[in-house]
Amino acid sequence: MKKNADLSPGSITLVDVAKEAGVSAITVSRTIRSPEIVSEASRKKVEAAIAKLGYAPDPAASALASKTTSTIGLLVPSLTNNVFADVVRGVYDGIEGTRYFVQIGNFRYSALKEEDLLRVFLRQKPAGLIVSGFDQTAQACDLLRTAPCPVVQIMDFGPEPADMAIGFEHRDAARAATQHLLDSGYKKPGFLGARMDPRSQARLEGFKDVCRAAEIMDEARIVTTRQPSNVGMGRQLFELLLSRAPDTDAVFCNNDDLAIGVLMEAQRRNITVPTDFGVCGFNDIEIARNMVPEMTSVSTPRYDIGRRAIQMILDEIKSPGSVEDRNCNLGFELIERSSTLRRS
Amino acid sequence: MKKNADLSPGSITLVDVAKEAGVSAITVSRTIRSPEIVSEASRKKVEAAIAKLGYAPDPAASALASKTTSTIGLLVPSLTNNVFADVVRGVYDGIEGTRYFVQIGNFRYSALKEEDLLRVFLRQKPAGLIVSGFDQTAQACDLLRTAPCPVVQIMDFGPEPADMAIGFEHRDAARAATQHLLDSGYKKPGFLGARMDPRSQARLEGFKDVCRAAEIMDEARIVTTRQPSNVGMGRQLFELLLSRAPDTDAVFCNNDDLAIGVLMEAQRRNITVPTDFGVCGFNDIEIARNMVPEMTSVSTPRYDIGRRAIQMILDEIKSPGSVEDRNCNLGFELIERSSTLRRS
DNA sequence: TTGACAAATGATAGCGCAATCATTAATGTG
DNA sequence: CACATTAATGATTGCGCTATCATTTGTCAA
Repeated sequence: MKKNADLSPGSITLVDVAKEAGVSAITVSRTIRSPEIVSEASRKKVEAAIAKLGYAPDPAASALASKTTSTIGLLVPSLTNNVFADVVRGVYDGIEGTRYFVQIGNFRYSALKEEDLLRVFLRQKPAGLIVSGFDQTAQACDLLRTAPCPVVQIMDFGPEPADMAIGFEHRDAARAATQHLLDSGYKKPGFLGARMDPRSQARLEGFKDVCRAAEIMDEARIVTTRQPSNVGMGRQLFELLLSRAPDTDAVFCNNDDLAIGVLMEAQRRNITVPTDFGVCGFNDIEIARNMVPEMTSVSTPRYDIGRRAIQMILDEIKSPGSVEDRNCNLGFELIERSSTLRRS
Repeated sequence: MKKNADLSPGSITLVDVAKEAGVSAITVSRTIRSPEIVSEASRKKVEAAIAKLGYAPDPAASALASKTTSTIGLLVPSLTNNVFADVVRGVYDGIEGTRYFVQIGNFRYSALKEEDLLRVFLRQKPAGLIVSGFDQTAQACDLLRTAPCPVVQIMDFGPEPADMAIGFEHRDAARAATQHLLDSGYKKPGFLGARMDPRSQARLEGFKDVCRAAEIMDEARIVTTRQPSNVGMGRQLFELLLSRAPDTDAVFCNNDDLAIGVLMEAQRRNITVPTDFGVCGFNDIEIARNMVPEMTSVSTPRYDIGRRAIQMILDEIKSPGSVEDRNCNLGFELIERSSTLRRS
């Protein structure tokens, strides 16, 4: 059973500090928010009083009076996903040492839920907002466009961000990966995809682009599911691919989880990678480069996206309109490793 | 550049709704917070007015007036870690559909940072608090004990929670895993550990317990690091173990990341698992059961811990003192798979 | 019908802070 | 030295909501 802690430190207010320091309440408020406009003498007195009383401002009162909070909202489609875990890490590293907080909303790949969450977040008067991609509902787009705070759309790259955006071209990345399979001597590449959110769809299109250009496009080699991505799913999809198109000689996976599954299933079936079969993943998660054989993958700037998204918001809060590059393409990098090294 | 959205939906207040509905402001407030004490007629009128105006309460004003928020704080030592990702997922599933939010604080395995974050969270007047383990600083412990909201300590199991706790016995779990290695016919088991937070330490103790009892305790077979855990680190630690104690014939890893690294490095060195060498992981993450060979691991109730921690808090908010089992041991399960199947 | 009681509703005040405008002190200029 | 200008500080008010207490209305037994 809990005790009631009515005498907790929260009961000290600005006025108490002001009395202790012998100044007015508003001077205390200013000392905290913008010390540079308070005289050295007042500031010292106030700081001493704050330290002595252990004062800490009440964020609710501050929010009510100023119509803004220190919360930065972050809307992600998944928390399980390794990809968004890295973004989240970048975001948290980015706000480290600032007076801001991150509040994460998980919309589970549902645009409707995203719209709901957006409303919930907006009524909290956030200092900034980070959302995933460009595929919001029309209403959600309006909300983003008219939001009274900086907004960053992350992970994707499109023509017209609501406010700011940072990400990379998924379709291009998939093209590079697929082209690499062909360049490595594989003739009949397949595609495995799970979840198939808009960014996954873009990757599939990139794969198709290259296959069509090389005139080797075959729908039977494309195996996708709307279910979540994981290693077990990679094994299943690979089995399905082999049963549908047994002569497939390589595969580009929507992400590394699936690719690891393929690697494992190949090992179980004594299919030799890369000699008999090439495997390319996507995202280049840590485990991929420590597989045996080491896995070829497309390295994506997930951490940087999170980190820089926060920086854009902080800059924009400091002086609105100051961010120059409001639609930022961070690119990707194809990391060639042994799992596609047929020509060695 | 952003437009100023001064006419955003946020500008509608309780008073506006009250006028529209022809009742007083406080009746509107009650209709939202506890509809059961408002007459059917009033409620209908108010609900209609809310719908018509698109009203949404201002959480800051509510927090200021009521001295409590709808925020539940969650303090975790890491966001990268698979383990806490599952906890977070459970927590988010647990608050789904309630009026509460989760705010995550990442204290990066630093007890001091945890204490800071605790203070920051407490001044927001959270509705509840979830913290990791029992290893807070003395001051942080006091804060938890006197917090004016339900508190749950998760992931560990100890004698005296500050308020409530849910977790499992790490030392017992490590004992079970180590005993399993011996029972499987391995004679010289080693231990690999990364990060070595308090719960990792407890697991090491469990390992030592069993080795001492079997009179095979050898410090040379214990290889640990304070660096973060990942697959690459598993490979490195395994190399170190083999160079220090080449006759080691099995290993219990602090967690699955390391164990996967061992599996990979063993494959590279043509060490056959499980015949030549046994590998047991910890946590039983999804990828572990899809490795080749499938990995023996200790399944831990991470998702359930998160989910039930939230439930405990919600129950406790509803009626303080109502939660019966305030110190809950969810146990663990040793999942025996091929990676330790020497005696087949 | 009357009084007693519960259910429903309202009036008032205040939560702790920051925006606004007013005031005072400090500094510079001719 | 008078005056203008800037820097520093303060008094007042209100943000939107809920707690508290007071009041009204409805219900029932005597």
